[in-house]
Amino acid sequence: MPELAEVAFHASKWKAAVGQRFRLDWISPKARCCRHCDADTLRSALDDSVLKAGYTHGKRMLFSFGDRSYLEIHLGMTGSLRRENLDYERVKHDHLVLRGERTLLVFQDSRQFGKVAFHRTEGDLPAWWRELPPQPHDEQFTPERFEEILSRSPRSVLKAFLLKQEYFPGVGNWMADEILWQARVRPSRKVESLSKKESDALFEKLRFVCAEAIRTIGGDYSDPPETWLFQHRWKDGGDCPATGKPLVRETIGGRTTCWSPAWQR
DNA sequence: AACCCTGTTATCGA
DNA sequence: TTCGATAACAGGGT
Repeated sequence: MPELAEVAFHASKWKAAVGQRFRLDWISPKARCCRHCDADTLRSALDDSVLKAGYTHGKRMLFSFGDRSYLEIHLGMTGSLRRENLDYERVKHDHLVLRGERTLLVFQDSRQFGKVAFHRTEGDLPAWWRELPPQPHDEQFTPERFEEILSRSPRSVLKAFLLKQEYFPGVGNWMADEILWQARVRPSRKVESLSKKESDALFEKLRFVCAEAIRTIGGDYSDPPETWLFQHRWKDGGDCPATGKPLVRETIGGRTTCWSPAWQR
């Protein structure tokens, strides 16, 4: 279930093991999600090196080991990170297991749309990681940057626009719907059709939804407020928490989209 | 059995 | 060039 905040939550599971030494316990040789990660390379690179830190950026995670070793993880649609006791026995869809001094770190992903990749780098962090665009909740994500992004995709449909990771790293299907619903704008609208008032609302709700989701889901996986669309969107025959009227589900921008016709203009 | 899915990428065509 | 639609990936849930 990984978007921005879920990713932060999963990363925190592994971050709790910072300081321990790790070695490779298991990596699935045939799993698609591990095809960018050579087992021998990873094994010799880790070799009881200390987990130094964990980082997240949008839907990506990066864990640094020892001197210059980095493990990049993307959870795809169904990935998860867990800690397990040392006597844990691997189950189906566990594709990566790292053995530490007091815990195991496990990456599981049934659909295998996720990604595990190993990087060895000079300097503090890989250059590509440092050059990632600002996240919506970063300070550098200014109103000016938002305006600039808007002007670059004038004919894009808003739903598809918000899902562009190069602009809004970490925003996924439910967050995009939530942002549009809170800003009271229809998902099928074009970027260029937004009034100043609407684009201001969109910016504000983008920042608010990201920050609040990180606080709740990203913290202890607690639910966002009842007043959000989030709680109602997948229920069959769900009602809009603002108007009490039925929500609609349709495919917009290639993804199932939930919205409230009586609420969004 | 048919159809759905909180993600990404390649390809085709308007 | 930009964007949208579609399929593919691989498995589980309804």
